Amino acid sequence: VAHRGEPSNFWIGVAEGLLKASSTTVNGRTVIFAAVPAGSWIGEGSVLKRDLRKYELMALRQTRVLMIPRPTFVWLLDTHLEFCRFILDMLNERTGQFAAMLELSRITDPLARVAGALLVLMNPILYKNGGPLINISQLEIGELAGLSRTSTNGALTKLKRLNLVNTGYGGILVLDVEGLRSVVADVHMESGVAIR
DNA sequence: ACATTAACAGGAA
DNA sequence: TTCCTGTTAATGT
Repeated sequence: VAHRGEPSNFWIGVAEGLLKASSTTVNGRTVIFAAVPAGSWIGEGSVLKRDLRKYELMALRQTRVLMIPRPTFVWLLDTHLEFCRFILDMLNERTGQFAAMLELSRITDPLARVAGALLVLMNPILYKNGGPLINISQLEIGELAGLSRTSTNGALTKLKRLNLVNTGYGGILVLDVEGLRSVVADVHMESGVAIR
């Protein structure tokens, strides 16, 4: 949908489908920063700053995107208070998402990382698409959780044995959101983060 | 110890 | 034919 390094002339919205925002490190490792589900917008940061795109935007499946030209975006911002409010709420929501991701990155336990990555995918997607089925490969879950595919696969197998998820070709079915939360929480307790 | 890399086979799309 | 999953052996931290 968009490449890192391009000028950001459009604000991008997802009408249908799912996008990932990612970048590649000098070592060739891919890192996914955010999943952008239908109903969400992305890229306003670069548009606002007249900056180059900071990450790759890629569709994970059949996706329809809306591209709002920069002048229109700026005009809306300058003339409509409700639009400003919408943008404010959206940025606030994203801050929360990134805080959750940062928290996850401080946890080393792979089971908790994968559980947390699935939770990050759940809250936006669950409500928009009507189902807890996430169309994403295990490789990409690993890129979101910061783990290799081998470790991701191992963690998913454990989560499956705990009856928290079901796995299938090219997708994950989340069965127990609260269960995933407690997996993340338990690790906090063990490492002493929640105590003191 | 535990995670990653590399590789392979089997199956799905 | 290409992509995804599940698994293993070797390697690295």
